Amino acid sequence: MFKCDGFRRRRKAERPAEILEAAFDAFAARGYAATRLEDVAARAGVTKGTIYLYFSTKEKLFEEMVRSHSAGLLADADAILGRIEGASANRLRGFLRFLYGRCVTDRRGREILRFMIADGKSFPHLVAEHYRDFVLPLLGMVSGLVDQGVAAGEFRADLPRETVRVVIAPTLFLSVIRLIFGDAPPVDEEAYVDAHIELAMTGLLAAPT
Amino acid sequence: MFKCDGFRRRRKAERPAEILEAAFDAFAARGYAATRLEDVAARAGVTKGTIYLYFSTKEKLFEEMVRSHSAGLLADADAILGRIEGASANRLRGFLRFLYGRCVTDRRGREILRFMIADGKSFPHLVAEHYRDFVLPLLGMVSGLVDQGVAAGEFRADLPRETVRVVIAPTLFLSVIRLIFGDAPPVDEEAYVDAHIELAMTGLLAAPT
Amino acid sequence: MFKCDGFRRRRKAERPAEILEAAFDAFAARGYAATRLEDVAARAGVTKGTIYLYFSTKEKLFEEMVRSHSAGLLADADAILGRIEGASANRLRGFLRFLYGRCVTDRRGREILRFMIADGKSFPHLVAEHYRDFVLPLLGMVSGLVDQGVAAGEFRADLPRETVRVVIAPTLFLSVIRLIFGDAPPVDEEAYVDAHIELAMTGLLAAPT
Amino acid sequence: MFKCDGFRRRRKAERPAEILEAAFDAFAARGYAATRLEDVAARAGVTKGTIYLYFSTKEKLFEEMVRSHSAGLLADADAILGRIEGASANRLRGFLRFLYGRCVTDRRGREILRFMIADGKSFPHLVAEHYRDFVLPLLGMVSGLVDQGVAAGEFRADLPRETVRVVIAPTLFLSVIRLIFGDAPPVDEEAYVDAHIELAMTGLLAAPT
DNA sequence: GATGAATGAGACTTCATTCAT
DNA sequence: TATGAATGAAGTCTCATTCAT
Repeated sequence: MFKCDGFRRRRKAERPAEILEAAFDAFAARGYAATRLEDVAARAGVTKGTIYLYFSTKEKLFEEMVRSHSAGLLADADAILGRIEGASANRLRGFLRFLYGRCVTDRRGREILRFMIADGKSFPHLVAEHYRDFVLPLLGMVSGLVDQGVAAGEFRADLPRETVRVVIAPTLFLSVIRLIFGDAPPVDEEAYVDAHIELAMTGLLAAPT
Repeated sequence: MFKCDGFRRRRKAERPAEILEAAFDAFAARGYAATRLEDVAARAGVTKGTIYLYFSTKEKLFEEMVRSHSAGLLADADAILGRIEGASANRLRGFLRFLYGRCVTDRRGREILRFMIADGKSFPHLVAEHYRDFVLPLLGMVSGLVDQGVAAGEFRADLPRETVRVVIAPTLFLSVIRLIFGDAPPVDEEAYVDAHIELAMTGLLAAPT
Repeated sequence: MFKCDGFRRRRKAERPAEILEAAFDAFAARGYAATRLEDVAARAGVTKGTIYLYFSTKEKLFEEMVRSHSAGLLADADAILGRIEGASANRLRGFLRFLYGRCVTDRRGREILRFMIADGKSFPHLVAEHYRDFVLPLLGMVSGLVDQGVAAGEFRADLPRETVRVVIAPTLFLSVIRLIFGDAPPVDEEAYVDAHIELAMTGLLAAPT
Repeated sequence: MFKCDGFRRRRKAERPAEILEAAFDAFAARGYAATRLEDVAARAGVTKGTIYLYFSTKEKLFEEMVRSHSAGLLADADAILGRIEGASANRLRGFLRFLYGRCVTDRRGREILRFMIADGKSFPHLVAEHYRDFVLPLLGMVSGLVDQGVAAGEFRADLPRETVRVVIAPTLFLSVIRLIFGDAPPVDEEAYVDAHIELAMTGLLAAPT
């Protein structure tokens, strides 16, 4: 009920973040419409009223939550890209594995995808944002990698348009599988990732002459 | 308001189907939780009470709707499989195109996927059913095609496990894209399908020796 | 579905009575407000619509039912009165036992009492009727018996006013007990009836001088 | 609409009691099934939603209401018993008058009886509770009084079993009369009570030798 | 006469939002 | 800042009543 001052001050500053975290869990668990603000409040350890001190409506809370959790998704992709060295094939391999970690294994990435699919129609602005700030840049990076490989003669020169999307598509498949089946998916994930990378590479690489 | 002769009899027999159809549209549009039975009723051209003559609860209506719309999904896959002739590569190509038509272009297939992702947690039984009755059989068909190709020496013999899932993954990607972006997806779908099939084939085919 | 003509004709004539009987059971089981016309219909072996052929509303059905079931209650009381012979004390004894049979043991009498208590406020006319057609005549009969006994010197001459009501009160007590506890009441009914008659007689009889 | 200082605090503490009071009035007026929560809310001066802050369902509200109103019924019976002095006959007289006040004149006692009769079937647990916590103890008290009188030689030694129930039965009769006919019962209540006590005493007392 | 599909008002219940403290 | 009591609109579900067949 009453807490020492330092603690309290610290809490105050972190409240919004705590609420957003709780909102993520709550909305991920039941979906936007079925989630009660009271659920969020309980998870955050506050009361309903407190949420309204920081977020004007349930919609805004949801939007802010999605934004805050999307924010980091792309953060270190660039860094990773810089760190992975070697031939294009190798860099692409590394980047795909990074994607699996980011968007599949990491719950955050997955659930954001669920929000887009489940509630995107009610939040078109959010979808547009997500596409602009996350999907497009990501596609750009992979495109860069592939183009580089093509330029270097590593990859086939006659790759059809949209190949890039096809290359990353299997990562999304695994995300969806996890979204649907939870943490016990009916897929051998390691074997799947290996198969994906193997197949993609075989498909991309220029035939050894 | 005014009913002509025979109208009533026809209606009685077709009501459930009409309601299920309306339910599909309504639930697809707003998700399970956000859809009001009144929406469904209005779309079906009946009143709320009428729905309860055929479905005992909103949950049951949803379940029946998903079932009735899943039902046909697999029906002609088998037929198609029998109709496509030629080499394994060709048969697989044909089957993948069939999948695109069935699960991506056709709204039914897509929206079922949305229900699984958005509301599967609330209907675990439905998810299990869908996996058993739709996903597994489908995977089996593709597996058969691939195995046949391998046996015939058309496809590489050293294909990693889970390759089959990787091969069909891109179809699901396009489904998801449509689910999120509607009927104006930021993807050139024809090019995408071509790229997918091209890439998959290159990856699968045994290197010409 | 289709019945031989004679049967059908017979049924038609008896329908209203059958429905009233079903209504009695249904209303007695759950009370007026909680009983659905569908319950009544099911018990009567007809459909809801049929009820409306004979009774214009649920209220009217209830009223008719109460009336029809009250009707017989008093019928043979007079006859009984005429049949019981002997001294006034003996006649009163006999009449009280008759009352126990009529209003307590017989489900009809009991449930009518329940309707009066539970739903009388919604059917004041019914209450008035019941009082006029059943309670008052009954009280009159008992009064007659007691007066006769007093006149004959059998009963005390200084009986207070309202003694008659006190004398029959214990029969109603047993009715209520049955209404509340069903057919396994926490009372030894035979002993109770004996005690009642014994006590009443002791209280009424003139002290032997 | 506008709230003065401290108003709120007081309200919070008293709300449940206020609601229970309103519920008593509402349920007594129309019966459990026919009473709308809105009626209760209006009587309590709150809105429907507020009721659910304190009671999870209509059923629970009803049960709590019956319990809270049964609670006091037995409280001072014991005290009364201690206070009344004199011979057993006198003590019994006093106790019967107390019963009339408590269970007949006092609306609380009466309406609880109505709930038992009208809705007991839907709340069997409540009936059992009421019997255990109210009826049995009360019977015990009267039994004690009578036994005492017998032991003292005041009352007849050969009283039949169940006499006790017969002795208090007429109080219940008056309760029922009031339940059915409201506050203008077709009985001269004072005369009735006198007649009851007179008759009971005459029946119980040992013949003066 | 009998049916039962259909209606629609109204019940219970939930929950986003407000606001006095 | 934080609370949580209170609101009231809205949702699911029920059921008396109607009416075409």
